[in-house]
Amino acid sequence: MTDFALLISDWYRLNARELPWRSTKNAYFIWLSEVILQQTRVDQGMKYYLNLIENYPNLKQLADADEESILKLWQGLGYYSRARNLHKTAQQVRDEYQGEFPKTYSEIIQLKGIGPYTAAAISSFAFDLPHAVVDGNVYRILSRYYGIDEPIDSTQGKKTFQALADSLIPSSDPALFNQAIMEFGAMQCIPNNPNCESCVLNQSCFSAFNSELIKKLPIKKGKTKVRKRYFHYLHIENKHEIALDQRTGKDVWEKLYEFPMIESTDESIPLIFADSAQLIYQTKHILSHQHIYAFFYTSDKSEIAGLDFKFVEKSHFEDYPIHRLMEKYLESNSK
DNA sequence: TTCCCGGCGG
DNA sequence: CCGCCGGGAA
Repeated sequence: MTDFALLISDWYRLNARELPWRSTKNAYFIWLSEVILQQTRVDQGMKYYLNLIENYPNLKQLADADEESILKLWQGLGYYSRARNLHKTAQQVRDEYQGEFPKTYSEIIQLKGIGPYTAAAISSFAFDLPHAVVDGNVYRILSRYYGIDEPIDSTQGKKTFQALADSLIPSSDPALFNQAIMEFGAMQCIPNNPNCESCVLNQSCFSAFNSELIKKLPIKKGKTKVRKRYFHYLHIENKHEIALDQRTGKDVWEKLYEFPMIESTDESIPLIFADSAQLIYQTKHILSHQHIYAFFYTSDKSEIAGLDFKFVEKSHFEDYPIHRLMEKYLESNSK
């Protein structure tokens, strides 16, 4: 057994909360609790669990219930497909497994509403099978303890963490290890500001006391929610001068120079230069976190109400730092 | 008030 | 890879 497994199991023996579904080997109760605890915290799920087992003390009674009655007991918990799948699975176990919860991982994971996490949890907690659970807690602990920087929301990353967890889980009392690692994540190696001083893993943990690292792990690619923005640029120049403006504020291209610009919420030409400007170039400029729809207009006006800019000598234009979007426009314009 | 989080199914 | 949902953090 690894040091990691030893330390975390010892920690669990001393620090485990007493929860009703932890003191049973009844697969029905364990399944019910695990489905409730998907996307749900213990303190929120507890009363639903107690209420459900009181109303449906065994799997057959759940299977025989109306879907609507189950949904009523589920009310307020969210993710109602869990309740509907619960009912379907209860009926399936009643009809195809003679009411006896299946005892192998491969059978369990085929049931509705049961994915890799829940199948591993039931397999180990009810049947002592060595399938490692990998939930948000496990990603967090393993990435920090071993210093793993693979994104947990990629297919490859999920494989890496599952394989690592499966390699760590001991064949003797795998249930204890699974309980321990999740409890440890919930109580000790918490998402923000975990207390490394009081941690039993702090001598061997890759990230211990390194708050910068702890903040970064586990790494997520994230759903790059791209913001759409619409920039309308005015190209104004005379014989010797050209209009420029310096970007300010906490935004892209801070302090770089560009043509005077209006940002709008859509692609229609801003009213204040609609009458005098002529669209000559447009492009979509893609950054990691935003898509900028850029429109370049020419104008012979030397001032526009509401636009702030200065004229610079064309001979010095090259001295001003500009961003890639400006370059793209200038390249297109010189052709 | 908005942002972030999370197992599973489609 | 996104939508399901509600709670808690920011």
